Amino acid sequence: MWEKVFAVARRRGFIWPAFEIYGGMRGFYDYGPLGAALKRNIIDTWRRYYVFQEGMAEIDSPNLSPEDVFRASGHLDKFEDLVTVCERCGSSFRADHLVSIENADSLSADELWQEMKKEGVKCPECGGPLSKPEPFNLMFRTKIGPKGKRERTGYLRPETAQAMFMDFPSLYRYFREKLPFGAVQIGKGFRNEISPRQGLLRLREFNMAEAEVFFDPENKRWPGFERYRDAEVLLLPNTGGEFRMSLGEAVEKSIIKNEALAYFVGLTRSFLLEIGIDEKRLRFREHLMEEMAHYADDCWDAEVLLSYGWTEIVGIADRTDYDLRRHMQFSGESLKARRTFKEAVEMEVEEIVPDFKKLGPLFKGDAKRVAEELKEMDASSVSGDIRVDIDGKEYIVPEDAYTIRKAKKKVSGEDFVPHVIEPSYGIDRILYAVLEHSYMKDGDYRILKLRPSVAPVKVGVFPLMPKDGLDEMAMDIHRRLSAAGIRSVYDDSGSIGRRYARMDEIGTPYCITVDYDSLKDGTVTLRQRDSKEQERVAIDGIEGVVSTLIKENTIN
RNA sequence: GCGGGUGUAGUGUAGCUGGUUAUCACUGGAGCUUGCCAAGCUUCUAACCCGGGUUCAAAUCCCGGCACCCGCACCA
Repeated sequence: MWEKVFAVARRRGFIWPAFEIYGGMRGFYDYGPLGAALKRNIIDTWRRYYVFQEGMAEIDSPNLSPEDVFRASGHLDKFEDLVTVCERCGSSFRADHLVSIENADSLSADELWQEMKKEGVKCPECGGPLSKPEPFNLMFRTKIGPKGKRERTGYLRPETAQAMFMDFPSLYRYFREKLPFGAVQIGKGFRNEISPRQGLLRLREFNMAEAEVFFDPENKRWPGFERYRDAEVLLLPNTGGEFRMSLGEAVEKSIIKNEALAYFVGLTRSFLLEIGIDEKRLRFREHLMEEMAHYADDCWDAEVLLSYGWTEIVGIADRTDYDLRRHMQFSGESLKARRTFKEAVEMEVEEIVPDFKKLGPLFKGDAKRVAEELKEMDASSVSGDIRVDIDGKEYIVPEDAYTIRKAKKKVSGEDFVPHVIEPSYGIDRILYAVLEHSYMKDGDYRILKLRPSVAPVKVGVFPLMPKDGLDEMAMDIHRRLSAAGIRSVYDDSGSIGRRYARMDEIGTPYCITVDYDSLKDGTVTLRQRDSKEQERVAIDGIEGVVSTLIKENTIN
């Protein structure tokens, strides 16, 4: 099936292997003219949901990021492992998991290799010999700036999400300090996959659309949940079982943990149906605990049934406050929001008051940061000498270097780190799924039943015969449609049937044919791809007729 | 990365026990024709994945690389 869909997609200009004249490169594809148009239409539809309907803010940030970002995000640790491969059975393992000493993950490749040899580590699968561990990083590394002092290590981003986290303070101000709000980004991600496969499903450079929705963790109810409360979806929770039920019911029965997650399941379903995913081949599956990403607390994937089997195309993850906290920790900046109490409350507060006369001589230049850490701590939980950790360094603050002060204070609110729900869409996979779900074959006749809103070409215009003025008339209609912003194609080659077939194969929903009656009465036939039915419509105002048809077939 | 399979015009293929100008069909272009669903006729364009070896001679045999497919491993 993949080969058949790919053959059509390639022949007609949807997808081409990239760098083909140099032999190609695994994991890289070009979108041809129709593919690029289809991709743009899918993205425009996505934008209609997230930016227009939900009012989220779209940003656009660099693909290349300095190393610090991924140290904070966890991708460096998570993505860079020392891997050893069994030379007999081909199994690969994280080398630091095979040796018996503690903190083996901090060893260098050479040290680890020495340790492996010392312990005589063999392949846990088959007992075969293992190779020297080599670092494997799923991120593309490069250098930013000229060689020398100013040179910095950079990486191509493996996801677009980090920008929304780093821009949180500006976004928070942009939304005039009110939660919840969302920020989105549509762009490229890069992962140096060991073994990219299956065409568009595992790329090394891929398109993604991600939304980061920031909200107050004390309130996971979702305003506007009504919109999708009654939507029926097939759910596979990680506690087992398969349920077809409404999202309202799923939340009531705690199959989906909160309204916010359920809302984006509903929105995702609606978006996918609109671009032409087959509802019967769509389900939502909750991640098992062990497959959860390092940042995620809960995750529901939209999966579609392809010829490869069930395939993830969207992930809706509860990233909690993981990312914002990490960036706070690594950057030292505050990424908090403020929750205002309904009424200001008078509170008895306990504060740690550092004594700089003592701290100064003890910690010298670090004293200020130690003091700041102390102020952050909960005064009621400390006593005696206090241990403070800053960036892995340990400071012991003696009992006499601080006092605890009790005071009454009017408190009108408090700062907190927002939680994040992240709907993340793999555009390339979605595009392929749309192609496969739209692909119909009747004998040798192939039709791509693309929905009008995403079809690269909306209408084909033909003269029944390329003569007697029919061709000029058809060309004129084509020009008028194009001028009205409707993507139209003129074709007068071959028989009329062949031209319909060409349009069917690239998913064009409508065809207009100028015939001899058109010369007399100013009407043309309008043919619908899926029903093959024709009706006569007036040439005058044809732009409106076509654009109305496209709109009527759009859900949102 | 490991194991297995495959690689011939845009697509699908024949040739592959080495030997003329590499077969056929579809698609595509041009022309004729054609009064609504890949009609017909004429004609044209267009390929041996790349590199090396064996040989008088390689699409064909051998080696290496690359790409694709399947399985394993990997997969925020």
